[in-house]
Amino acid sequence: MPDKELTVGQVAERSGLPVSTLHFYERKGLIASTRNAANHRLYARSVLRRVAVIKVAQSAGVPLAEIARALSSLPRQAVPDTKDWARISEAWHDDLTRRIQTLTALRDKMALCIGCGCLSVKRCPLVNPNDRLADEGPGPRMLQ
Amino acid sequence: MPDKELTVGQVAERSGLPVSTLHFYERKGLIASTRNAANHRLYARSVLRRVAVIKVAQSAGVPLAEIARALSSLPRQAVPDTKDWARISEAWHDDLTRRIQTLTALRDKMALCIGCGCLSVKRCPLVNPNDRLADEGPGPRMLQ
DNA sequence: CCTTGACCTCAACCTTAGTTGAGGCCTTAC
DNA sequence: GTAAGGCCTCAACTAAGGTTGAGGTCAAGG
Repeated sequence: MPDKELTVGQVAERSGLPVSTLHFYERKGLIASTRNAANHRLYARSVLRRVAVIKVAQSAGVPLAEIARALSSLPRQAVPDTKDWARISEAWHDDLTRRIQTLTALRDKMALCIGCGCLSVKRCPLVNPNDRLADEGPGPRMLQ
Repeated sequence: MPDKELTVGQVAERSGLPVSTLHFYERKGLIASTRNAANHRLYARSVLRRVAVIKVAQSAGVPLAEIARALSSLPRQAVPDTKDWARISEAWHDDLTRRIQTLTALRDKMALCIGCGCLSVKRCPLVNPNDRLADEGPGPRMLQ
């Protein structure tokens, strides 16, 4: 019976998430359920993919609020198709690319700057990226 | 007067951090001060480099507890030298390299898996690297 | 004298991402 | 007929990284 809905325990087992987290995600609007006669949650099987996407996005550092926003753009009734997922994926991919670039630049400058002890010197590219404060006296200026 | 100690307000202005954050860092053991007759904090000028390193490490994703641990390995009395900073920098550099690798792999798989709609709990390498659950439900298959 | 500004402490509050526990309701098994 | 297991709600708690506010001290300026 491939169309059968899943209980919260089954989704927990399948997804590897605790039941408490599924409840939490539901409160946050990331997933949705219907209820049976006993007021127990019932999930469409498609919730498994949704949860998978949530986990992937989270491990990529996307905050739950943004994941919720992206997921809310999916069709509420029909099963989302390739194009729906691709649209979401692209945004996160670009975001991830930017963060990777930032971290890479940071890493390379860190080796240069903390490692050599120059951090806090006027000319340090990490501490004073634009060299714009050079004549405002000694001392470090903040990153960013 | 290059040896003069700094007040918390001066450190705040120089570092761009609010006074409340400097107090917080002191409670967490990341920085230290002496007190004057009026019980006001006095910081050695070297606190500016320390704060700069904290900011850099934080922007690299190092948690405060680990920053505190690393900083506590610095000489308590003397001004830290190049070798002291290099030792700390290397550990964070390696950590950063690992996280960049993880994020890059994630990004590339994400393009493949969410984007094409294949994110299947059963088969997707992102979601289920060990292929340990059977899922007979309908849905797109991996293209690869 | 009195106000202003910079500083002090301590406690409470905030956000994100959950976890834990108390107290209850159904359904199934012995 | 009662115990166990799975589910329910709601409130409180956790951890990190701070922020905010109340109430108080101290030195300088008008």
